Amino acid sequence: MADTLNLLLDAAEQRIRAYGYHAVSFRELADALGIKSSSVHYYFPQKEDLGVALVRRYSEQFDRGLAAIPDGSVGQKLQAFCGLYRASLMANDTLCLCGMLGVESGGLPEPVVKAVQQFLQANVDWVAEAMSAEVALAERQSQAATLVAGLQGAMMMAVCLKDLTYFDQTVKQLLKSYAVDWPQ
Amino acid sequence: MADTLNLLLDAAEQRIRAYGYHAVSFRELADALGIKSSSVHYYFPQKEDLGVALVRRYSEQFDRGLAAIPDGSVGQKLQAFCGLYRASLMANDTLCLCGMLGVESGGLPEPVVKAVQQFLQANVDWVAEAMSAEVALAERQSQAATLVAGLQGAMMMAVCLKDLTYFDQTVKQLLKSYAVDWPQ
DNA sequence: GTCTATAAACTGATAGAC
DNA sequence: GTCTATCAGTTTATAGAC
Repeated sequence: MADTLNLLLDAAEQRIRAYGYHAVSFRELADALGIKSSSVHYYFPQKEDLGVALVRRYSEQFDRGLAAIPDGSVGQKLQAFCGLYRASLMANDTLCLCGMLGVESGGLPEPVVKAVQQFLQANVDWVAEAMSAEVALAERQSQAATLVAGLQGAMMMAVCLKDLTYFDQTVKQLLKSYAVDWPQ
Repeated sequence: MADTLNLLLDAAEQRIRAYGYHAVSFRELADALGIKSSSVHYYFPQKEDLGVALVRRYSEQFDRGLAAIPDGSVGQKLQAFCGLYRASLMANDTLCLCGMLGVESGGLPEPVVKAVQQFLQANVDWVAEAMSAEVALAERQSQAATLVAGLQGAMMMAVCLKDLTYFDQTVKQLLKSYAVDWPQ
């Protein structure tokens, strides 16, 4: 029997990724689980506690995905990286949690913003690290930021225009210079 | 003396681009103008009317920017296109209105979503049109979608990470294959 | 056009019983 | 851990006076 805390995180993640942070309420999460909103406050005293827990769990899951990527060529590693984004999008037709919260960051509690920034920066760093050491560090970071930004933007386009093929088309373009095919 | 309607649109656009649709209320807009929220309802009976008016005005302003781009090489035109995004970002350190609303589209009224989709699609179409006719249409559209997605994602990264240089770095990478320099 | 006044619903949050 | 009950504040929205 799954515990309430994880069911709560699941319901919150799904809804926030679809509608945004401010469009999701404690009452609605409680209703989804058949409990009362005061019980949600038992797990997350403040809404920002829920937000931080959500980003942390999401980041840890993403980290496990990154850790599972086998060694290989630069192209193969970036291909696998994009595959993690793809799986996240296709699982429920919603954005990256941190893409949504990143966009809304101007109106979010500081602890949530900090956690989102860490996720994005860690993404850029991982990609820059995966790139060939023959390229200068600054250029690698610039290319890494472009890949992450492209993936986030592609998710937005695919979801908003309700055509998931936008995502694959964009990834194919983004990976063009790394000598790998897409779809995988 | 500027009319109330435009001051209202200005206040709403600035706040929605910074905080998101659901984080901005009629009362707060009224306060910003020193009027009452019922007066805001005089101009926009429902919130979705405000949303639609906002996206329309934003799209028209963007269209005027596109129309002002002089004829030139593919690279020069795409450079100018990216310049429009850059100007929008730098004017007040906020996202594209339609990037914000595109991300939140799952929780927005249908008429607002439709208007946002039109903006994004028009962007992709303009870029695809600006590209060399020597490239096949499908490939041009794919490259155009990648440029728009990259710009939108770059704005998110720049705003969330509070480092606007992310934007210029990404644009530089995106324009690399079009034989133009960035910054302009 | 802007106001006062108000409605009904919803928000995040708390106190305290079981 | 979940509940009932409640709070104060907010939301979108309307009716009607000026």
